[in-house]
Amino acid sequence: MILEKKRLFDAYAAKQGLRSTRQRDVILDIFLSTHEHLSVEELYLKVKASHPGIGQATVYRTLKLFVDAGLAREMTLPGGQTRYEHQLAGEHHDHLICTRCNRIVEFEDATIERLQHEIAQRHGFRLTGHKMQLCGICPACSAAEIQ
Amino acid sequence: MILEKKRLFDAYAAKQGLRSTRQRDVILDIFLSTHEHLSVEELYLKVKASHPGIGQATVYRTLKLFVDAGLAREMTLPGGQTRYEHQLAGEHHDHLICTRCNRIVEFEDATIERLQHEIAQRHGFRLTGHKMQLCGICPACSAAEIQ
DNA sequence: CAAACAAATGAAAATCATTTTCAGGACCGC
DNA sequence: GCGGTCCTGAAAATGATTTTCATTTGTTTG
Ligand SMILES: [Zn+2]
Ligand SMILES: [Zn+2]
Ligand SMILES: [Zn+2]
Ligand SMILES: [Zn+2]
Repeated sequence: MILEKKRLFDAYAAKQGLRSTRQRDVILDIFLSTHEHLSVEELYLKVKASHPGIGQATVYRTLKLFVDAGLAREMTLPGGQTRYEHQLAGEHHDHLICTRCNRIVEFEDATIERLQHEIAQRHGFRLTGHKMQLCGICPACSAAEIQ
Repeated sequence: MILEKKRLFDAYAAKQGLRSTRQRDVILDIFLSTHEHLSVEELYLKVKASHPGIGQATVYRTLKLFVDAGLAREMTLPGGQTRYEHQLAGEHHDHLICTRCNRIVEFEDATIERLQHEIAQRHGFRLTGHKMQLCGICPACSAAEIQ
């Protein structure tokens, strides 16, 4: 899984004629070691902890490479926050987001995906992607509310 | 329709103890006279054209009031652009967006809406809203592509 | 292995959308 | 009309991201 993504990035780098650098290796390793939906700042802090020399511009630049390489996905939360998560070709999920505590839960629904394609088709659109975020209050926050 | 929204804003203003100002009247009139999904900048330019004195901070502040009053809805396009559109309680639609020419087409799908609620329920979330944007290439752009 | 060139990096500056600040102006109840 | 607020516009501040540019680092070549 992790190896697969490293290979994916190597393949992309080769195809694009990118150089192999210590910084990209480090950022990729740390990104792949996480399991969350990370903000650039969060990833930058993790990187800086073990490699203080790496600047945040490099983290920004490198995350965009990961997206282009197909191993990461960029998502914009309600409120405008940008976050990055792992992604593999063929895999797909959408998000339930708690507007109180910002917890993110992933889900998949084949029926919705199919309906989305039908809608696009009905309007003559060739669908290339979609964003779906369900916003609400998570069980924990609901419970805390009642006390 | 337009009157209804004006009344909605008046009611909201009364409830919140907001004052009635020339600027808010102007911005509301111009906002209601449009039928697009407007950026703040676009609305500001329209406003400035007939009322050069009105500043953009006021446009920003006033659009947020419209959202709170329930007559406008804020949407974030892929790429991070924020836009505002008309909204009435009970009405709801989602968007098909052409990633080539930025055309926006609205649609409604009751089945998807129902499934979204079921998904939320299954995860214990109390759903308060959602964003769904289908991204693709519109018929016009597809046609232009082939030539 | 070195030289040579280009790409990548880090720090700082620039950008861009949005928010805040604040001094003056405009509502509204009296 | 008066006075206390709320509202406004201009400008400054903010925050996230991008760009710039001098320097460092890969890579290729001889
Ligand atoms: Zn929560
Ligand atoms: Zn996810
Ligand atoms: Zn198009
Ligand atoms: Zn719309």
